[in-house]
Amino acid sequence: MSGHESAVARLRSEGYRMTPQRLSVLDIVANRPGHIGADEVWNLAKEQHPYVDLATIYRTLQLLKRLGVVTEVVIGNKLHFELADHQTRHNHMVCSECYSVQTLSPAYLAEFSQRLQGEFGFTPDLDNITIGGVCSICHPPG
Amino acid sequence: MSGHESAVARLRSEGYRMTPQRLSVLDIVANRPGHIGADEVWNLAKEQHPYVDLATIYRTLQLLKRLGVVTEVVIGNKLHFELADHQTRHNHMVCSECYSVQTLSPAYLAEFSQRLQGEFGFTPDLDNITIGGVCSICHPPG
DNA sequence: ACCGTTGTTGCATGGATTTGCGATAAACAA
DNA sequence: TTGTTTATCGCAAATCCATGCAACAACGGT
Repeated sequence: MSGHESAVARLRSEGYRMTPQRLSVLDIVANRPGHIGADEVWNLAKEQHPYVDLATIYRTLQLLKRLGVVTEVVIGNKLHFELADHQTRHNHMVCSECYSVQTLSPAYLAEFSQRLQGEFGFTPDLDNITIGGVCSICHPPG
Repeated sequence: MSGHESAVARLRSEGYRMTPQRLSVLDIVANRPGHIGADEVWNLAKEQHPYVDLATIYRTLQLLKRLGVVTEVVIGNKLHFELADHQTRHNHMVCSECYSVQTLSPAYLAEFSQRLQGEFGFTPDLDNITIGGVCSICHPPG
């Protein structure tokens, strides 16, 4: 339904097996506009596979993250995930006081990333960087 | 002994109480060159205060982090801490494969930070940003 | 359609960190 | 010093996420 067919092919081509549990997680994340917590993925997944275990959800999300299919957003002490759409790539700025989330064009990090790559040979995992801080409402200037 | 006297004054002036447990944590982090894990802080703290609880260690470290006295480094799935010395400020690049840690001058993030501040009013918590990625050894070019 | 290989799952458990709560002890005034 | 206030602590329980293992099932070959 929602553009994750390529992700399925991706899994298969890398030697991973396509299980109903994985398909379900993929569907759920793909159909959710914005990010979603692991527990919420679990609740939705149980509607179709009542026996599915939370550990499977976590393992699947980590797998999809490693493959670049989903990206991770750190909100407070919880992890959220969203489909990695190369058309609408973005980073997240999370306020540590009100936990509001703003999105950010990856262009802001491009130069920084290239310098780390060029000067240190370090390849930052840009897609999964969450920038913590304080938003303008919680910490107004002056 | 090691320059954390100002931190003690800092706590007092903000209305926090100075307890032996907090002093101990402060001493331990201040005397450790480089970062140290919460569990290791606990083990060392127990030598002087056998009844100190791990929860107190965590609460103290989070408090010191909020006050800017220590900075946090995310290594794998564990948190490490180190004294925030304004003379030797630095960020950390952590390899997600071998967990090696490289330090980075905050100058690399300065321009980025200023843009977020200026364009979004978002004040990133630069001191506590850990940059995840893959180091040059684990992921050589070519 | 069946079989065998081996990646995956569910379950149970463990690790790291946080939180609620009653008891304790810093801080400060008298 | 003593008393009062209330931040902090120790303890226990909870939360979030990761992992070991035996049973299971996806997939390619027959």
